[in-house]
Formats: sequence, structure tokens, C-alpha cells
Amino acid sequence: MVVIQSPVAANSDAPGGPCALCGARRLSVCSALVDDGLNRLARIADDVALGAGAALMREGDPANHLFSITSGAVRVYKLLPDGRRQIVGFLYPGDFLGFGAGDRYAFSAEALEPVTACRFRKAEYSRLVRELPDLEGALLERAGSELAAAQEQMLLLGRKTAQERLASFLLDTSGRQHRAGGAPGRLRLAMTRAEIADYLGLTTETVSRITSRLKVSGLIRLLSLSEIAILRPDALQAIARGETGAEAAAG
Amino acid sequence: MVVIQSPVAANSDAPGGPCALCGARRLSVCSALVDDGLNRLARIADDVALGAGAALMREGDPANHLFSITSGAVRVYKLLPDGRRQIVGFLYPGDFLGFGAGDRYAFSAEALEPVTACRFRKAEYSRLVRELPDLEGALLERAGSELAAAQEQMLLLGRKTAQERLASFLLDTSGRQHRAGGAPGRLRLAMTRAEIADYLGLTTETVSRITSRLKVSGLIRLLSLSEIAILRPDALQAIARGETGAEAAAG
DNA sequence: CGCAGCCTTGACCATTATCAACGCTGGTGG
DNA sequence: CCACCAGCGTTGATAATGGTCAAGGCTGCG
Repeated sequence: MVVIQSPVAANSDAPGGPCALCGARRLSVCSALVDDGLNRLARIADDVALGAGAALMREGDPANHLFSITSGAVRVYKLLPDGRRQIVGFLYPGDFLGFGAGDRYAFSAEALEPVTACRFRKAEYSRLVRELPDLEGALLERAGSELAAAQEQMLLLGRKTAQERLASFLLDTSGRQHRAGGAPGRLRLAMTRAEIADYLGLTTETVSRITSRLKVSGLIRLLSLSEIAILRPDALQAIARGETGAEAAAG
Repeated sequence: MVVIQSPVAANSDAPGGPCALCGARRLSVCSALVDDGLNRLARIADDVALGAGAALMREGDPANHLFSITSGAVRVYKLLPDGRRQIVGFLYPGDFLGFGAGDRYAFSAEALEPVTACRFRKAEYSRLVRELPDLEGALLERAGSELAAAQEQMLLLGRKTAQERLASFLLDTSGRQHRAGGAPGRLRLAMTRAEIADYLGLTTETVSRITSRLKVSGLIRLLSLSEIAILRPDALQAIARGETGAEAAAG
């Protein structure tokens, strides 16, 4: 059975933002479902807390749940039999995971750092849709933008150079964090170089080399291993878009 | 205003299968909407016919329509400013195009060969959803499987070798055509080598070379430039999945 | 303070891209 | 009906981007 209040849910000052699913009904946090007296809803959702490295799901598992990340960051990836890994996305608070996945998950997902998430039982999906009539439309919209992002990533993986890939990644991550309330022109990397490499279809060494090159060229600055300042967003954009001649600027 | 019956719609023996959208209401072909007396529906959809190379939409255009392909094949792609192209998908009868795209299309789409499609006005989307209550769920399910396919393609583009990419493509295309009623172990390529290359993140030359290698190794056979027989599906699968040692089998 | 894991840098190598030439094929017009 | 031509496909030679292998340097935690 579903745990209605996990330790995290009970802790009202737990880190993290609103659950994007519950948010469709103007509730701020999943744990608020119980306080709100909406017991029908509370019964089908529970909050979960995961330590760094813990798995939310594994490729091939029965797709029983739908997740909404409320804090932390998650890596979603696929593996080849020999161990080659492709990270298909990094998820942050507000992102969904697991919808429309058929009856088995087609990917694995693990916490990059401590994560809290709101978890829904898919078996209760029809009930959930009844409770939240806007849900389906919201999910569809979300799926559409995920699909657009996936297509952008295909362009990156299929046709961009290593430098263009890294520039795209830095701008994308920085923009996302800015929209989430972070300082503009700044970004914090929740993942290792190896994970960035597996996301961009490169190796750790190449990610490291290109980072150095961008640093030496004065386009970025490393505040720490995991914090980067973007000094020339315009130049970085030109590279990321693959504009002819942009390479020269980063020589 | 929307044309209720285009020449194609009026031609009841036009090529092509059912429209997947209308199909949600158990109507066999879009043109049947009118015959069925469902005028409210008929007003928001029309059939279109396109010659080879004609554009269904261009990246950046206002996203006013939603398409359901009923015959022919379509290439969907994104471009970089210097002309590099990534084909993000090939569409066949039964596939959707344009849903959840925001207010502007994020990709271009062109007919690979003569195409017929059922076109819906997105402005009438809410009305369409009222008429077809199952539509949203069906679209969501479709979006989910598209997303899974996109992730599989990211794995291909980011981590597979040229030979693994081509093997994956051949099996995928063959499987799809088999499910659509074609002969098993056979496929017909509606696209050029350059288009396959732009789909797999390779060049024409590499596609051509690998095709030759697979042919010489006895895994496939070229019946014509655009028709291929798969002689050893097992071996091709092993390569496509990236199984260690599978390379050897293809010399 | 030391150690383990991650990151960086360097030297070399391999896969695939690029550049180039040639061949096939299907359509067209004489 | 045949010959030509344009476009596509194949093959070869060479080059370059990024991968591999290896060594050393941070850095943050115990």
C-alpha cells in the first residue's frame, strides 16, 4: 500500500518547490494534500526521499509510478550491453518522469544528489485524471516540450562539434537555473564531467579539454569545479548555434 | 477558411490508410467525416495532398495545424545556420505531426514522396477534444512512445558506431514496415543515402561504405537501390544492440 | 594529514569526415 | 528505341576530430 506521509512529507520545512502535478490543482506541495483534507488524492500519491546515487527506476522495471521532482537533480540514461551510457536528460524540480512509458520503463533514473520527489501510482492514473481534469492537458504540453528538447538534443548529438555541444549545454543549464531563480550568467553543475560527457556524447577528457579552452579564451570562468560563470554569453551563443566563424572567437 | 473536401478527400479510392486521429472515433478515413454527417468535425479538418519535396511546415512557422499522415513518407528535420541538417524522424501513415509544439514549429517537415495527410486546425483544438474525448489520452500515449523513440535515437547518436547505427536503422525500418503489413525481412527505403546519413548523424559516404560492408558480409542483400533484404536478422540485431563481438560477424 | 575519486593534460591512435573521381540508373528528348 | 544527361551512389586517398591510454594534480572528506 501507499505510504501517505513519508518522513519527508511530514517535514513541512523540507527543501524543494511545489510538485508540478499537484500544482495543477493549486496545491503548493504534495505533503499539503493531506492537510488539505483531499484524502482521495492523498491516497494515490506519496513523497519519497533518495540519497545521492539511489535509483528512482531501472530500465525494464514495470512502469508503476509517475514522479514529479521537488528537489535535487536526477540523471536519466540508457545503457548498451558493453556499458556505454547515454544520459538522455537531467531532471530538476518541477520536471516529470515516467509518464507515457508503456508498461516498462525504457530508461534508468538515479539521484545525482539528495532528491525529493512526489510519486504517483500509475494504476490510479484514471482516478488521478478524474481528480485533476487539467492533468492530461498539462502532461501533453509537458510531453510536447520534452519532445522538442529531445529533438534539439538529437541535433546536438548528430551534428554539433564537441565545442558546440559544451557551449549549448552550459547555456541551457545556465538558462534553466536562471529561470528557476538563480543568478544570470552563472551555473552550478550537479553532475560530474563523466556525466556531462555521457549527456553530450563525448568523453570526460574531451569535456575537460574544451572547458579549458573556453576558460583560456575568456568565455567562461571556473569559480570552482562545479560552479561556472559565463563571461561572454553572446560569444558562447554563437558557438552553441553553430554559427560560422564562431570557432575563431574561442580559438 | 478550411476546405472541407479537397480533391484527394473527394476521391474515395485515394491511396492511404485511416487517419489516426479520426480513427479514435472509429471512422476509417478523414474524408468519411463528411459522409458521416459529422459536420462539426468536418469543419475543423481537411485532407491535403503534397508532391515529393513539398513542405508541410517550416521551423519557426506559427504552429497552426496538426497533421496525421495517411499515405507516403515525410522527413522531419532541424538545421544549423551553416546548413548542417539533422533529420529527427521519418513519418509514415498513422504518424502524427505538430502536436504540443508550442506556438511555433521547432522543426521543418517535407514530403519524401507524394503524401496525403489529414490536417487539423489547432485553434479548434479544444473543440476537437470535446468531440473526441479519447483524443487527449491517445495523443499523450503517442507522445510517450515518440519520447521513448527519441531517447533511443539519442543513444544511437551519442554512443553507437556507424555500423551499429545503420544496423539499428535497417531493423527499425524493416520492423515498422512489417507491422504495417509488409513482408518480413524486407524493406523499402523511401529516402536517399544523404537522408539516411542526416538521420544517423553520418555522411553519405559512410552510409554507403557500411551498406557495402554489410552486403559483402552476407547480412543484407540489395535488391535495388531502395530495396533491401535482411538475410541474417539475428546478426544484424547483435550489431544494432552493440553486443560485444558482434562486429566480427560483419568483418 | 592522507587517501580516494575526480579532474586535467599530454601523446598517440582510430573512426569517420572530407575531397575527389568514377559508375550506375532512371528519366527525357531526339 | 536509343542515347544522353543529371543526380545519386560507390569507392578510394587523405585528413581531422575526438577517443584511448597514461600520468600526474586537485580537492574534499575522513
